[in-house]
Amino acid sequence: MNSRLRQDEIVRSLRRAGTSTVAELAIQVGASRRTVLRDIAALRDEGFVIDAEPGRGGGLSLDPHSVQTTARLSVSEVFALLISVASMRAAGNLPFSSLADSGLAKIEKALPSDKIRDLRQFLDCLYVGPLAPQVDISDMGEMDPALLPVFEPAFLQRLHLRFDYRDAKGTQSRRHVEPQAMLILPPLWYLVAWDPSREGFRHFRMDRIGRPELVPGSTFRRRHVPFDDGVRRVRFA
Amino acid sequence: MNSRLRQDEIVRSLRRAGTSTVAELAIQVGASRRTVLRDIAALRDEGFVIDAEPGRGGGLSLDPHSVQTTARLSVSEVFALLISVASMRAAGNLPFSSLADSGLAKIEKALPSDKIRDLRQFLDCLYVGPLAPQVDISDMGEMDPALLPVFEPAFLQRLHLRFDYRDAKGTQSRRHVEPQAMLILPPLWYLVAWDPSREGFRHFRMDRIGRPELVPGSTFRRRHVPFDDGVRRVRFA
DNA sequence: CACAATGGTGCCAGTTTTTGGCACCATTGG
DNA sequence: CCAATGGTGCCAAAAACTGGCACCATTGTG
Repeated sequence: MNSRLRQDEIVRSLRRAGTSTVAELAIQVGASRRTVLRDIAALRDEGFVIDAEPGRGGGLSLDPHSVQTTARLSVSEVFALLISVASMRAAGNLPFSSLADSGLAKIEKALPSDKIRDLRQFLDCLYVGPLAPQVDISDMGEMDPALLPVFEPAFLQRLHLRFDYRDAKGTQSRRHVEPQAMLILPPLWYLVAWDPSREGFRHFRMDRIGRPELVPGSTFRRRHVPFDDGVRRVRFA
Repeated sequence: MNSRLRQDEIVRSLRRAGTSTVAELAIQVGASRRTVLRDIAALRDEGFVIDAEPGRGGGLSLDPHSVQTTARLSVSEVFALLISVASMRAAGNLPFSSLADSGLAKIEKALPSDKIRDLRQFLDCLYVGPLAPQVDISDMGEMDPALLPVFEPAFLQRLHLRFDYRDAKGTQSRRHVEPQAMLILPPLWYLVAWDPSREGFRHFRMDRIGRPELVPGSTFRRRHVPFDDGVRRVRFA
């Protein structure tokens, strides 16, 4: 078995099992304990976050947000991605555009050095004009990329969410809501959520949300989200 | 020397030299003829298109557009890229968005299957509103992704370009120009070029350009491109 | 045609890298 | 103290890679 394939297998096993011991992994991938430990070290080098509890009852566990994926892209595809992200950025300071940038930076770094030079030289000839955002972005704050790991499980497992919110007038409050949808009206993002205490839907600007936390064990049902502001909206596909 | 590094070196050599023999490559990368042949076979397996002319005066040549790159991306980065591309698409039918999609499809395919399910489920909660394009796109044609391989060398080597052009009134003409810049005013792209016969700059909508061809051996100098329409423009970085 | 230059394949021995086993250490819970 | 766990260093065995060689097919040139 190729060492690369074995490492992928280890990642899959850890994701499935949640937590596992080195000895178990060794049996599953058909390699020795020593080799699995070497592979774990290699995966950590590549950015996978693998926690280890020593001692009786311990084991390994993988942070699912550190899972990485490899893909082989043609130069044209890289170029197209660069254009998309740059054009988005021209619309303003968008949430997650810095994350997209870091992804692209990794992709670029993997290109042969002379191809990067070509690409850069080509990009020098490009000028991107602005997209017109639907809203005034003069008071737009930066959205924290760290919100993503909190919001994703909220949507996937339908968990209640608590967070601080600062409204347009600047008043602070602590909210407790059922997240139902995300509405992206570039460059602004809104959390569309049902507020049980107010028995109604509320929109929250993502950049005004602070200190979000999941409320464990508090599932709710999906509701039909009303959009009543007349804006044409594209379902994300 | 690592076999991966050696293969990269071979790709670089082939890109530099245009065409080369196995014996030459062997000397350049400091390996034997046999090993270079093995590496060539490996590169072909990975999707690199390497033509071989047997016989006296023959040699190897690499199709530069088959150059691919692998990058390891975190799931969050993939997510951010998906958002960027989808938001762009919400602005209309953009040139190259299909290329970006195909790149993303590859990336998604490389994700562990359960992670894809998560991601898809999360995306189901997202609604993307439209960006407002600066121009009327009612008569917008599709831009041919195959144009890219022609335009890239035109900019990199500063070669004259010939193409058919259909102007706003529908009149066809064959143009011969010096490409100076690309202006992206989403969702439209313009080629900004110096027209020697008219001694002036002209803007060409990319989706109205047909049958472009390079004029070999016809270099020109870069000119200062005037932008006189008062639109804020972002230099691509 | 003969020949030289080129890509390509099969084989095998030498070299390098990877792997597995072992001993051992640190930590943790019983 | 003991058993179970992650982690490291070392070394020999196993596997993979490499280089040399013989050889084949194709192509252009004398």
